[in-house]
Amino acid sequence: MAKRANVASDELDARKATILQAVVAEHIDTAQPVGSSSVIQSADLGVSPATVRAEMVTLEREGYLVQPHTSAGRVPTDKGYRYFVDHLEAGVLGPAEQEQIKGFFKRVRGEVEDVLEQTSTLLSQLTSYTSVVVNTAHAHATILSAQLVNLDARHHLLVTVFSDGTVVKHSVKASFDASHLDVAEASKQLNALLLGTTLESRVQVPSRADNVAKLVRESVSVLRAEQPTGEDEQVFIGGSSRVAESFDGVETVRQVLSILEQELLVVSLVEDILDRGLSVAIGSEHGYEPLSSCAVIVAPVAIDGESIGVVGLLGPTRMKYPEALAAARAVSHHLVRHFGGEVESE
Amino acid sequence: MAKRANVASDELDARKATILQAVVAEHIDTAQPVGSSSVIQSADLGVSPATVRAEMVTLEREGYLVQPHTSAGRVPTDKGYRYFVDHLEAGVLGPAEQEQIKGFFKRVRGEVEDVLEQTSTLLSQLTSYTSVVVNTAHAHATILSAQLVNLDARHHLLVTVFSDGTVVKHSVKASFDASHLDVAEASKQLNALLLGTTLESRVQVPSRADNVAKLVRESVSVLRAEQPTGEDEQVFIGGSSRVAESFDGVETVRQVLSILEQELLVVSLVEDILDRGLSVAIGSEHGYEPLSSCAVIVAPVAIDGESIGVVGLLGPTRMKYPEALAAARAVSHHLVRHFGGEVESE
DNA sequence: TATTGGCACTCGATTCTACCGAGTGCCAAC
DNA sequence: GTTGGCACTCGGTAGAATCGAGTGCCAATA
Repeated sequence: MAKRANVASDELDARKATILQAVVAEHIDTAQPVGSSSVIQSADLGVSPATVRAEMVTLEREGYLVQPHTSAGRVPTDKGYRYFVDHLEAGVLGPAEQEQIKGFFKRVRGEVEDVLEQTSTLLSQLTSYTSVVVNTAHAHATILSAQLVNLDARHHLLVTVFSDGTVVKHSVKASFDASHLDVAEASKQLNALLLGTTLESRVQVPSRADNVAKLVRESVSVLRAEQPTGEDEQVFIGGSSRVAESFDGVETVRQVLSILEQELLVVSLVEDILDRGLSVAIGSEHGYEPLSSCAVIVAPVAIDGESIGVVGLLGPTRMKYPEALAAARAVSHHLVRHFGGEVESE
Repeated sequence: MAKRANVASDELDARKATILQAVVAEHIDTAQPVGSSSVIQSADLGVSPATVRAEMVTLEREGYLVQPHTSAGRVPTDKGYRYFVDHLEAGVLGPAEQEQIKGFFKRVRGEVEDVLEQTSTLLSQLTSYTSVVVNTAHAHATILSAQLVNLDARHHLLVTVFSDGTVVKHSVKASFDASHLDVAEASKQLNALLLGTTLESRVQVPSRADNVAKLVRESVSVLRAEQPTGEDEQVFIGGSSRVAESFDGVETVRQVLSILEQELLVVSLVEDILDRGLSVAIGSEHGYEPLSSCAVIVAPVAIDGESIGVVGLLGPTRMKYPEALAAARAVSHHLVRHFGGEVESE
C-alpha cells in the first residue's frame, strides 16, 4: 500500500521511533506533556537532551507530536498514537487478569444474554474502561422454532427461537379478524416453513388468499424486515461510569455518555471499525467528532470464520493500549471457546 | 402522627414557610446560596431583611437551612427540600411539553419494550434529568403460550408468552437425553398446563417418572424460580448522560453512574420509595449514600389499582420538583391510557 | 414585644504581582 | 551529527490586596 520510503511518512528511523514511543508511553502514564529529559530517562539512547529535542522538532513537523504551548513538553497526536499501536509488540495480560478471566468463564451460567452482559462488566473491570459487547450471532443462526401467538383478534406475536439460543419477537398486526384456529394453523405452517432456515435464506410463502396464508405472509415479511443495522444485534455496555474518570471536562463526559446511550450508533461504530480491518480507532479515525478524544478497541468474536459478535473498549486516546488490547483479545478468545463447540445457551 | 405544635418541627408559621420556600426556589434556580435580601425581592412579605435574617436563624436551628460558611447565604438541607415538596401545590406542565407527550404517544409503535425504552428517553428529554421506567406488568399477566424448544439432547429452552406481550425465555437443562418427540410432547403438555395461569397461580404438575413428565416438572420449576426482586422486571434508563450536567465533582458523577449500571439496584430503589408511599425521595431519605446528593421522583403506573410499572426521575436534590413531578405524572398517566384498555402490544 | 436601620465583621472570590522552573529553540564549539 | 550553554517563554503557584455579598448584633422605634 505505502509507496516506499520517499514521501511516505509511514516509517521512522530507529531513534525517532524510540523517542516517539517513549513520549507516548510516558504521556499515557502521566497524562502530562513529556519533555526531552524524561525521554532520556525512560529510553536510554546514548544521546543528549538537545539531540532528542532536535528529533522532536522533526516529529512535530511530521505530525506525530504537538506542544500544548511553547515551552512545554510534547503530547502525542492521533497520528502519534497510531504509530505507537501499529508498532506494538503483542501485549500480555497479567497473571491475575488471566486468572480472573478464566475464573469468570468457569463460573458463568445462564442465558447467552446474561453471559454477555456479565462479560461486558468483566471486561470493564479488567481494563477500567467502558466496554461494549455486541452479539451478532443470530443473523446467521438457524431457526429452531417459529410460533404465532394471538393477543387479540388482530394482534399477534411472532416468537422465533434461534439455534444460538436467542428468542426474538415481532408484533404482527392483521387487517382482518383471525380466529384462534386460523392463528394456530398459521403458526403450524410458519414453523414448518421457517424451521432450519436463517434470516438470510429465501423461503417460499403460500400465495393463497385465505386468512391463514395472509397471516403467514405477513409474519414472514415482518420477520425479514430487518433494520439496516443494529436492530438485530444485541448490545451490552459495561462500566459506563468509567467515562467519568477517563475524561476531564464535563462536556466531554456528557457527549461520550450521550453517544453510549444510542446503542445503534455504538454498534455501527464498532462494526465500522472492524469492517475497515482495524483493531483500534484513535481520535478522529472513527467519524464521530464527539468521540474525538476517545480511542476504541475492537476484537471480533468469530467461530470458524463466522463472526458471532464483537467485543470493544472505549477509553481516552491516552489509554493503556497493550493491556486493553490484550484484555479484549483474551475475552474474545474465551467467548469463542465458551460458545464454540457446544450449544451457546447453557 | 405529629404530636401537636409543641416539639413537632413539622409545621412552620406562614412567614417562615414563605421564606423557606423562597430560599428553596431561588437556590434551585441559581444553585447559589440565598441571602436575606434576595428573599425580600422574590417573596414580598412586608418586612425588612433584618427580620428575614432573624427568621432564617430559626430555620437554620430547626434544620431546614445551612450556611456553607459564615457570611454566605443559606442553602436548603434535605429537610428543607422535603418541606418544600410536601407543601407544593400541584405543578403544571407547559403546553409545549403537554403537546410533546401527546404527540409522542400518538406516534409510538412497536413492542412494549420499545415503547417503554422510548418513553424513558422522552421523559428524560422533557425534564433534562435521568429517567427510569420499570415494567412490572408480566408478573400479573397470564400466560398465553409456553413452548419447549430443544437446542440439543440435554439443553432446552422454555419460551413463555404473556398476555402483556412480553416473551420470556428460560434455559432448561435435563439430566438425561431427551428425544425430539419427548420434548415436543412435553411442550404440548406445558402449554396446556400453563395456559391462562399467572406466575403466581398454583398448577398441578404431573408426578410420573417418565422423561416427558420430568421435563415438564423441570420447566415449571425453572419458570417459577423467580429471583427475589428485579429479575422479572424490565428496566429502561434514559438520559444517563444528564448525570454529567446535574452534579459537579467527577467523583459524584461516577458514583451515580455506577449505581445506574446496576439495574437491580435501581429497581429496588424505585420500588422501595413507592412502597413507603412517597413520590419523592430526597438526599439521604433513600438509603443509598452514593446518591445522597440526588433526589428521586417516582410515579406509579397502575391500571385499576394493579401496578404495572413505575416511572422515575433522578436528578440533583436541587431539581425542579414541580416540573419534574408533573412530567412524571403526566407520562405515567399517558402510559396507563396507552396500555390501559387495549392489548399492550400494538 | 416584634421590627427595623445601622454597623462592624467575616470570608470566599477575584485580581494582580512576583516568581519559579520545566522546557524550549538556537548557536557556537566539538 | 552531536553537544553544552544560554536566553527565553509561559503555565502554575503563592501571596497580598481588594471587593462585596451577606451575616450577627444592638440600640432605637412603633
